[in-house]
Amino acid sequence: MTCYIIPPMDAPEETYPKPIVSVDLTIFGLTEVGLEVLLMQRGAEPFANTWALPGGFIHVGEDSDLESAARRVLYGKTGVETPYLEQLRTIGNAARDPRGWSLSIAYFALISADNVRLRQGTNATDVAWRPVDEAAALAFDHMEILRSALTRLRNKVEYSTLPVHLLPVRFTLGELQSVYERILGRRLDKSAFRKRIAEADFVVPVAGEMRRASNRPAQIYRVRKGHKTIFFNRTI
Amino acid sequence: MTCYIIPPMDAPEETYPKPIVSVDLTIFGLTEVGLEVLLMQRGAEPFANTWALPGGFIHVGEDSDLESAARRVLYGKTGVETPYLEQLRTIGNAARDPRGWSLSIAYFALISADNVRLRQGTNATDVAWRPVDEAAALAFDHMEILRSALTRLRNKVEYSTLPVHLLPVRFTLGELQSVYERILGRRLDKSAFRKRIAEADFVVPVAGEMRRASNRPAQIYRVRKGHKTIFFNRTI
DNA sequence: CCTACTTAGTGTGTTTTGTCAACTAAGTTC
DNA sequence: GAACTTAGTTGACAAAACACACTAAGTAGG
Repeated sequence: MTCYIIPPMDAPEETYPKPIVSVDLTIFGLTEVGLEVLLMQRGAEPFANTWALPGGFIHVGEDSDLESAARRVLYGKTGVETPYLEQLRTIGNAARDPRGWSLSIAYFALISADNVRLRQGTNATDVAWRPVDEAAALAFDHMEILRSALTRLRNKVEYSTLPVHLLPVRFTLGELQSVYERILGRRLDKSAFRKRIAEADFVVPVAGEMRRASNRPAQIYRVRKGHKTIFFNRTI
Repeated sequence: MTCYIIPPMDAPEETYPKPIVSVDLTIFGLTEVGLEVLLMQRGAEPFANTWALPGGFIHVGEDSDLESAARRVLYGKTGVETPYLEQLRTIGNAARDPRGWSLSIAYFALISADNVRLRQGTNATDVAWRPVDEAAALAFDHMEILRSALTRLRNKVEYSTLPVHLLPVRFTLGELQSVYERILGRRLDKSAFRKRIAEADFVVPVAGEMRRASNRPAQIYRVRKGHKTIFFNRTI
């Protein structure tokens, strides 16, 4: 067991113990059901057997920075490599963890759900997708974090190209519009939608590739290389 | 000196030392010079005598949560009570502090500069306003934090009522427009500006009170009670 | 007291943008 | 080959943004 001593510095500061620090992730995916979040059943106290957001401690000496700690937690516990990861907020207070003053740096991730193979090579007791609106009674203050993440996601979806990260690498404009509609919970005008997407100029048609169904085939698109999330100046 | 032992939990997790955790503030104010940021000269190593953002450690057992730690740092080091405080981002890596793996939760604050009395009852070596564009060579990675704060501020100013927090409680619409213009660095159309402000409906005229000068007097306004920052759906 | 000047505050015509719905296109199914 | 479905485009009308000019109400200076 490690005994860690805070180095002396400003006279009165060195006498305070350090808070517990963890990194927690809200991982969103879009399945047939709709928008879902990846949850884990905790194996240890506190909150043993309760569902929680995937999370872990920082490995001082191994993790070079916060984001790589988040990526390690994500990969180590779910086998998922995430194409989109963004810092959400940091929550810290004396009450959120029965073990004492605790700090959680919350991240939110978007993944293409069909890249995920749950319960393969993970050390989690149980890992599962849950519809965002059905998650309840999570460990710690993870419900509050989840609500923050949902708010942030819905806000950004209104104004940005963020939702492409929920799709596979190849998709049609109809599928892209459907992603926006399912997250926002309302229908969008096809003509206006396509105008916005064209102006943002972040997707390119894949020459010759079409999605075939029992109707007119649709052009397949992919995200332009080096794409950074673009923000519209109007709602989508 | 305190020796703090991490409580046992998940088997492999307990062996890692905790990172250093601090709270740092970027405090903006608007003076005759323009947009300025409050800096302190550090009294102790590392980076003794170097200018830095005001900051400090969390007082586990005294601070109830992160935001109150931020308010304590702000008040204790500058004597300023801030009307607007917002969490910016959390930076953590092995290189930013020579003492080891360190974490900084950065906040950004807006204050009405005329409420500030610098160097009165503070324990800081030196405290001063510095123009945001002239700050350079700050301690740690505080320049990066300052740049993040500036980006966030300018983005929000484009789309929100945030700048009122930089003004005294009573102000004219001309003064409010001037705040927007000075932060954004461009002129705004008076007619369009007033339409946006009127639609947002967050300021109310103070009956009978006018700002007198060598021209037509201007109506004085104040912020509507209980105002939360309003976001426009177009640029200001 | 009259004119010039300055900033407050409003109005207006043009241009741009959003909205809605219809239309053509190109496949499948029966 | 007719009916159906979704893809993709077009255009008319309404609404909002923009630029700029106008009126209002004070002070300053002769």
